[in-house]
Amino acid sequence: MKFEIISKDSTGAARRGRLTTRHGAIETPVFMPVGTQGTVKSLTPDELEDLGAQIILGNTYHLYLRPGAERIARFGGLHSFMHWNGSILTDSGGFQVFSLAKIRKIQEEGVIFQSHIDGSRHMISPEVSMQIQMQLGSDIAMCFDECTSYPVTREYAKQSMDMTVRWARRCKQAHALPGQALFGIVQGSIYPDIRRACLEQLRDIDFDGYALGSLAVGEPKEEMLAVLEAITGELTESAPRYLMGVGTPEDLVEGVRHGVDMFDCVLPTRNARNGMLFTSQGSIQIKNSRFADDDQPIEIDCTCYTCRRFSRAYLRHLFMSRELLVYRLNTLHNLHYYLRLMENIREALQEDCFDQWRRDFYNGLQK
RNA sequence: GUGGGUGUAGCUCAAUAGGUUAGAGCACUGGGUUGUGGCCCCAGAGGCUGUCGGUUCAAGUCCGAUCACUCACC
Repeated sequence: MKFEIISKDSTGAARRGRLTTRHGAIETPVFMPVGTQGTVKSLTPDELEDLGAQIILGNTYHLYLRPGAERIARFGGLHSFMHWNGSILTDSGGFQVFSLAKIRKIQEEGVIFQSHIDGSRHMISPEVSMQIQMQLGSDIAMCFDECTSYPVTREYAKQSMDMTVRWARRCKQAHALPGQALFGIVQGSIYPDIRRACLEQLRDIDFDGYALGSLAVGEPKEEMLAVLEAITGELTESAPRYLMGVGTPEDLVEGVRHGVDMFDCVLPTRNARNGMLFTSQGSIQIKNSRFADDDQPIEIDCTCYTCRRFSRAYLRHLFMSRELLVYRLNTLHNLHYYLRLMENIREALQEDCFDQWRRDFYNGLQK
């Protein structure tokens, strides 16, 4: 994996870069649509490609439980199994073990948990997570970490971060797939000094990229920004920076402003299925009755497949009727919005007018 | 025609022995959703308790009539 910085914003920390994996170049800052179970829900790989998706995220936890990593390996890995030729980043399973699994026991060795599907017992350790991610054959693997919830005490955050670092060391040790990058994950909740200490140790281990975990887990927005403020300056300049699980369009803009290169979030896809659609003027709920007779597209000037064809009234009808098509049409629009947003950001960075672009972005939202 | 049963929110049903402001689920309206269970969570609106009369301090509840639906039997 190679990462190069193409240009830097003269007014702040934002940067325009290019990440090259075995599956091609990724222009950054980039948003990675979430494709948990070997599919970005409701879309075909061709549609994803047409939307301009460069890299998607897959999940170790889900794919390990079903259909199983060995099976996917037999099919030549996740790319081949799901027929996606772009890049793939796999989450380590750390987050899901904490957010989805029913009973769990965290110990030095790893995490024992019960499957959310059938209740069966499993253990994921740093070594197991690496093994699965290597079998999936993703382009970027993530270290197995503990994602702390919010709030946690300083003591817990410190102790958890220490373990995450020990796990990171074991991940690095167990990782043995040529061409697959491995990212470390900075933990430490909202405590800047713990975050910094974590980053320092991760840097000693030496990873291909560094991620910020356990943000947007319920903390006030100012807390998240404070952590970004405190930590992004310390991140290795020459390595990609990944803000995990974030976020809203505003979060992406602020992340970029603080020098983040990569994002992933379920919002555009999950909210699409729940009827929330993003526009440059803010989000709308397509189920609102005021759209029942609205012949306009979701967003007037939007060039997505959905907006070029369908009215809000039709989309509302499909949504209220729970018709399958609406999941796809809404997802197409939301991802189009997110991916265009990042494209616009990259363009602004390239022309070194990000600061102005950002002001225009916020002005648009207030309309 | 005779006998029985049931009528409560848009729908399906609750409401101790007659006793505060008649409740719930679904549907509807609005809000939420941040390393994904097509979920889920929060809030709101919505009632001449079929109709008329009676008993009672007090009736969705008891009595009578009437209408509607429904079951059984001629």
